[in-house]
Amino acid sequence: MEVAKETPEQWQARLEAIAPELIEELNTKKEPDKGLKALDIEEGQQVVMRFAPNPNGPPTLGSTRGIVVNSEYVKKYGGKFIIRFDDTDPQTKRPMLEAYDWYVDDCKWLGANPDEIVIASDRVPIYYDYARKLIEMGHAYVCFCDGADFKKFKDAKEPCPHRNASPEENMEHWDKMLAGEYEEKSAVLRIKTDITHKDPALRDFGAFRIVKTAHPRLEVGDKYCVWPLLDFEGAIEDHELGMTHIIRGKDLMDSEKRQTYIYNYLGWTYPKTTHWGRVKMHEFGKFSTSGLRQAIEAGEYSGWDDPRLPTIRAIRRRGILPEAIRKFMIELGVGETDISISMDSLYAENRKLVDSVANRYFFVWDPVELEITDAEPCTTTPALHPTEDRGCREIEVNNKVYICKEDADKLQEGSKLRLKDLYNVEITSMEPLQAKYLGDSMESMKKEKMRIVHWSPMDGVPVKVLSPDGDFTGIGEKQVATELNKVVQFERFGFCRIDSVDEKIVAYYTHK
RNA sequence: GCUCCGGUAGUGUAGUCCGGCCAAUCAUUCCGGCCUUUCGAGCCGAAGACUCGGGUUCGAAUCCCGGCCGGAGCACCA
Repeated sequence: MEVAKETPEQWQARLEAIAPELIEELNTKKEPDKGLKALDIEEGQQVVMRFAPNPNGPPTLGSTRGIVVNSEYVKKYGGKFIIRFDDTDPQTKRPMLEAYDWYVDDCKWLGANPDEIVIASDRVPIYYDYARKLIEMGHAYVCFCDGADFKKFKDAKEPCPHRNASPEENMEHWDKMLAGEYEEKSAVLRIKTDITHKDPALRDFGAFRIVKTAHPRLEVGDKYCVWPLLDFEGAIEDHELGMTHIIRGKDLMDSEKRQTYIYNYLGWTYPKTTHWGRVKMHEFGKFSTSGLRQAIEAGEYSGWDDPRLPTIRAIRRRGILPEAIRKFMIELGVGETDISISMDSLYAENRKLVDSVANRYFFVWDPVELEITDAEPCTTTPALHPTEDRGCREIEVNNKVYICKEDADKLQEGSKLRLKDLYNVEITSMEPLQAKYLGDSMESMKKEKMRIVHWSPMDGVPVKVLSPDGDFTGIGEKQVATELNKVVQFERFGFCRIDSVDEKIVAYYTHK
């Protein structure tokens, strides 16, 4: 009671008297957690985690969160990382055949080598077995209600007329379903939960429906006309595959509650779950897979790796390194807050990695000729990198160079400027653009505060840069051709990945 | 309508479980300065936040209640 009136200092003195061992705890500073939070792991437990996409479109930057975080935990604790294709909808979210390989390939690229690859459409008989079991136990029933009718019952917390059918009747109906005797939408298998549950989302949910469209995978084709829905398929698989932990979007929080009914019926233990919120990228609007496919087919985009798209294929092609994405995603962590992030942060991460390895070159966009009327032919040897000792490139210059139009536009007769790594000039004529040689003294350049511009020799090669903000065409040093598949920096422009080298060089813009 | 999450600087993030080390961490962004023959990097400096209102408490970012805002679920999509 007296304690209340004392100052913290007095408490400390008292504490020292009664419990000196606690003083140390008082004085130790809490260490801020770095990286991913610890997983709730049981003693000696091997973690098994998965990334479970529907391959109905290409993996995107959004997918990388699931890939990186799940695989990172597996790396951290030792265990198994599984990629599972939840491709049980041949119709509405019809899988895209190429995407299966893309996902696996992009996982590997991201350093998330899957220990196991599981395709749900290969395992339908397993789901059927469990469906039977649940029907026998009286936990599932075939419902013939129209969707709207069922909703009415459900909203009223009332069982639909089919809910009380006997297991035997249900089994009969189920067999007919499997035999294809019912039309699409005329019957579904439901799992009984609690029809009076206060949360309408948890009342009797659908587990299987009838789809008479063939599956795009040739191995599967039209083998099945009854397909499981996510809550069922996922529930069974997570158990079958021995999942210990699940991390996924919080939109699937109710899923867990629904699936828990199945787990309880079958006497299983649900994996530990963590959720994250929605992620939006500032730079990218909404891309629907179907919309994108149309736009690509219509030629609006060059393909799934068009630099304007947020697909992993595009990002890779642009020269973003997997380590940058990993760091970025791990830094994000797994909060339940919906977030909206900017590519700038990813670019900053990538820049740190790429800056020291990228060689520097000149690339002049919108080139205009500049003649230096009295220049002697010469050779200049600018360093390939400003700080790393990686040698030089050699450029021969006669009496003409290209400079960017936007630099030329700022000039007028009498302007003095420095051609970077070459020499100083003074403009003598604007049309045609001509200059006279002014020596190569750095001192006078500094004293007169000349602008420094980059340039390109007359024997340069045509370069086209594809960027999210449009294309740039111009001339670059011919040595750029030796950098195929590497990221270079075009000075005063930005980092680019050299994508192809023919008569013309094509580069993908990475970032500033 | 019913139900469930969430809300810390421009953007992310730590801290919230278990109230006092928090006049709140780190990164990025932005703005200055230095350095540099580009840009970036680097170095120095600056700006910038606990959604609001009540309550509990000696003490609240942290616990409780309510409002506001945002997201999600209630699909024969995943």
